[in-house]
Amino acid sequence: MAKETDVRLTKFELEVMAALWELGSASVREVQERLPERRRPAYTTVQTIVYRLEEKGAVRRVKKVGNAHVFEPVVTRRAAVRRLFDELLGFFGGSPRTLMAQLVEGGHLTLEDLREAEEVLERLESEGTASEESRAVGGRPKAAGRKAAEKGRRR
Amino acid sequence: MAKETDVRLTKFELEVMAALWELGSASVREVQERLPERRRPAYTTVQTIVYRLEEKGAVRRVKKVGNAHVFEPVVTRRAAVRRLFDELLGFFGGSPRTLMAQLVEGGHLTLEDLREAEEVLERLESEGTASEESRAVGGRPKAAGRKAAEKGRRR
DNA sequence: TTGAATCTACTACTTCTGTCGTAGAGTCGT
DNA sequence: ACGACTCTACGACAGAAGTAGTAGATTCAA
Repeated sequence: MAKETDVRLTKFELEVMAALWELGSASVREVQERLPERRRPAYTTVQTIVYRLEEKGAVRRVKKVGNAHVFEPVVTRRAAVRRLFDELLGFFGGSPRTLMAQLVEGGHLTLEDLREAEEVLERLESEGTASEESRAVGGRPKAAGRKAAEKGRRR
Repeated sequence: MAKETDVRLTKFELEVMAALWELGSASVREVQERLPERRRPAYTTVQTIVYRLEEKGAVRRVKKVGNAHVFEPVVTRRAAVRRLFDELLGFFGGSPRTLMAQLVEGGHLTLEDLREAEEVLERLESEGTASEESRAVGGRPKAAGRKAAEKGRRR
């Protein structure tokens, strides 16, 4: 069975997922209402996206409230970010450094951002914090092992 | 006129751009040959993408060699990264930190990556290098508007 | 000069995405 | 029990993206 991390999300799907991540679980309507009212699609549009996400295995129905289904994310936010990041990395010879350099030079990151990230990292390494994501995404033990992981997998 | 950074590139278009960025300028065939042979599209497929990129203003024809057009990127790699990154950021309340934290926890970044990024940043800040990526690509020494950037140190 | 090789310029799908409408089932207050 | 609502389940469709074939123009080596 396909790993959840293989799921490819489009921009809009990501937005819907973002709503789900924030809410934990929600009905179609709740998701719709959490979308920026600026460009808020029709109820059925959101519904369609949620359905498609379900087909992709990114979300699943957990229960029913009234006559409405309640969905919850299967793919974690972190897994999604990882994927996006890996794709981004693809354009930089797979080197996080090159990318980081670009980000830094582009003024996206401040020294403080980096320092904070470092702290997180150190905390993680020393505590060996068990990622709460493991259950949802087939737990990868630890950081370290960063290898290409290039698989055919066409959509 | 639309800024180059407004151009939205798809995954494949980005791959083609990547080839262009590496090569500086190239013909359709050269681009095609630079693509990973695993999944290398037909010549005309690449051609189509290049044409579309031209329409989007991401590349332009610079000359002809033989009977082939030679294209060069108009949108810089950095501008493209910035755009992608900004979009990524969109799902994290616009906070680079949250994203960084996710990346770090996801095992994408090592302490060394961060340290290196920090160095780059420090070097930038001390030198006051306002590396504006405006100069797209061309050979023309277009009068650089060198407005001393006051980046960094938000907060 | 000529034929092979290579390009360009179009054209033509097929999928994927974003968007939404409608019919009918389910729910709830009164 | 009934009407007003709310959802679901489908279906549809336009536009973007991905992929590639073809006809005719160019170029080049012999």
